[in-house]
Amino acid sequence: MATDTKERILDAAEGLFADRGFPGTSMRDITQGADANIAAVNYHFGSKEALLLAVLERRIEPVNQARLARLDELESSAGGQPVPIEDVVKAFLTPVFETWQASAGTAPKYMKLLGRIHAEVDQELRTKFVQQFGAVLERFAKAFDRGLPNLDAGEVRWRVLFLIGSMAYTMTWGTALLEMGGQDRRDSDHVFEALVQYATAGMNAPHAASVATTDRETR
Amino acid sequence: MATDTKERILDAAEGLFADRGFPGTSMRDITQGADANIAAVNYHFGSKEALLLAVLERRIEPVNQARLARLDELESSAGGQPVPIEDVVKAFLTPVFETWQASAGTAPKYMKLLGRIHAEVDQELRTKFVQQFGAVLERFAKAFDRGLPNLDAGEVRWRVLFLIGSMAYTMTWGTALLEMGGQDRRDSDHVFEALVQYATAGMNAPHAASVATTDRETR
DNA sequence: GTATGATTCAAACAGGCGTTTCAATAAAAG
DNA sequence: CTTTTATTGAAACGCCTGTTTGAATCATAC
Repeated sequence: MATDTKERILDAAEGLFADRGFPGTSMRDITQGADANIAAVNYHFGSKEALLLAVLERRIEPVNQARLARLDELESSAGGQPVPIEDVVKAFLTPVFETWQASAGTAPKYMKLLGRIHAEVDQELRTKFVQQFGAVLERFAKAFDRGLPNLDAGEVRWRVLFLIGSMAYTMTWGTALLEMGGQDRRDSDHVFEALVQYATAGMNAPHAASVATTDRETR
Repeated sequence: MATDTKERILDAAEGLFADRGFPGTSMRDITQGADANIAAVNYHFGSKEALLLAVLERRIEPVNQARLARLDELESSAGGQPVPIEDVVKAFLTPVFETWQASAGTAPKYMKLLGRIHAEVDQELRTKFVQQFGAVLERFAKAFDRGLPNLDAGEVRWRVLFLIGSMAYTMTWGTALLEMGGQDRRDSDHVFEALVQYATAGMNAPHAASVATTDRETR
């Protein structure tokens, strides 16, 4: 029951940060939601900002390591050959969706939060997040590079940006769309397949430069 | 010089909301950045929240109307035939990127803000935003439906979600990536082409159901 | 000119913020 | 049991929040 308070605070903060954002959530909201005293956050974590980092680290690290592990396995079993684009896309997306589905309770909240972090958070805080994420990004960008020899590195990195955008946006709003459950919303397994399909096709798209500049003077 | 204050407040608020988010920006930040008195916002707009709505409406409305106008033109000149997917994608994305490029000064800030709005903002405020946006979404979803007869409506709407995600994420972080200007970042024209290329391929991807469920038991 | 309305200004409002303090309690160690 | 350490509790800290007030200033109309 002792350090249990820490966990309760992390859970409450995760949900509240996801719903209202970081500046929009107060310490009193958090401690009240966790059945803890107002001073508990500063005692256990040091500050509100340190609490956010703790909330993120609890979940991000496993996801990123699972991503890298999957990519490692793909590359070693490919034996020097480029890994198929769809497999790289899946290696990147699967760990996130597994987390989404794993726990029916708090995980969706975390997904919303993760999506939020991509768009919110002030610069220096985001920098810490990017540093952790940056290494993963580079590994995947290089794997895409190898499988897309027609594209230069800059183009590939923009496409990775688009992929992350689709993923983050789906995390943030896909939960809401699934919950309002229109008859054709499908389950999260279907969303995963749809996103993989979409992103793989996008990654494999022909080079823009060969199509561009001619039909754009309409601007 | 009179209502000039209103414009200065809108400009300052646009930039600050984009950089720090809505709850993260204070009235004193805004009025100080606009060389106005603290009471000016409440005098001219009524409240902080009403100011945010005014900031959004100033820009969103023209963009959405440009989108619909382009789609109208495409559909009427297609004479009953489905509009090509790439053209629909361009009709959706072009107005946004034109705004991005139009004014070198404040427009990028607005792009960041627009991206932010997609991820941030509490529920009831976002509802107002979605109501304006919802009609545009439905028009475009139907245009995609006609051009993608192999896909059912649910699948298409998920893909539209992915498209919006890429766009919003690019708005939020593309500016920063372009500004840090690595040698292979290219200009915003190139980003537009790359995104069109990526999204068109994603939209045209084969139906997920035909590929799925067999190679997913790895979960 | 005076009078009327719109705008700006400095100051204060009540209330919420993150954090700190220090005594009270619980848990663990000797 | 006594002593030490970890955790909780209630209260207060100073600061910042969005908003309101009422007088001062400006522009315009008569």
